[in-house]
Amino acid sequence: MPPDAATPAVADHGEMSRTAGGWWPADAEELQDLQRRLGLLRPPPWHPGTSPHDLAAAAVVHDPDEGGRAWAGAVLVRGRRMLAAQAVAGAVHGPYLPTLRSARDGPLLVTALEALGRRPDVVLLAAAGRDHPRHAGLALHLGAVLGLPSIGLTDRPLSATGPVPGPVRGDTAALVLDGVEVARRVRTATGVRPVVAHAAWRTTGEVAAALLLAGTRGARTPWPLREARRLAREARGRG
DNA sequence: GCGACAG
DNA sequence: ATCTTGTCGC
Repeated sequence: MPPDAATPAVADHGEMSRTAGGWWPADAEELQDLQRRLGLLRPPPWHPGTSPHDLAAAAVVHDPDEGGRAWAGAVLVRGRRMLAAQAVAGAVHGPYLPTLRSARDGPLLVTALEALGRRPDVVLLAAAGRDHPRHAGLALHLGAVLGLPSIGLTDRPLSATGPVPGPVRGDTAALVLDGVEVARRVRTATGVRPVVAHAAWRTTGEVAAALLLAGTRGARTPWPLREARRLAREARGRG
């Protein structure tokens, strides 16, 4: 990605300053503090324009039998077109800890996204955004560090609560945390279990839901994310 | 008893 | 995440 990827745009949107652990502190206390500060930022909202936007999706898979190795796949798409695809291998440090996933997967996801060579308009990750105890899940964290609008997708909410949407593709229902909408349950296909579209860096639940539906025709989850995950698994298979 | 805070 | 088992649709 561009040179400024190393100088996160977070700094432009508040009193953010990097901690001793950088943007991906390994120390839990330090990461929690960073999450609290990220969660308070209110960067200008981004909306996909009428012109076609480039979306990047990235996913990471881990070594089945521990080992600390991991692989990440990333794709850059515009509409139904695939513009770029990359897979990278790397080492992962700590174990997975609920609410602290960014410490483990953030750096490798950034590496994969930067390998695409071009900056997208928005980033999609299988992760939570503002639906997080400290309002800064991995999707928001990564978007802030990269200075790119981001959205997240998960099977279920992390901390937010709300009703189930109607049964038809396109039906949505707000998920609220601390009185504000942080995500939306979205029926991406008629008759299937809804997914959760997460507002993250510079995005709303509405935008997250719209982008998710746009990348989802027939399947329950958006094809760019499935493709990114496939690339990561493929790379793992090669060693 | 297990999980109930993403993967 | 990954694995297993169960269900559903083509």
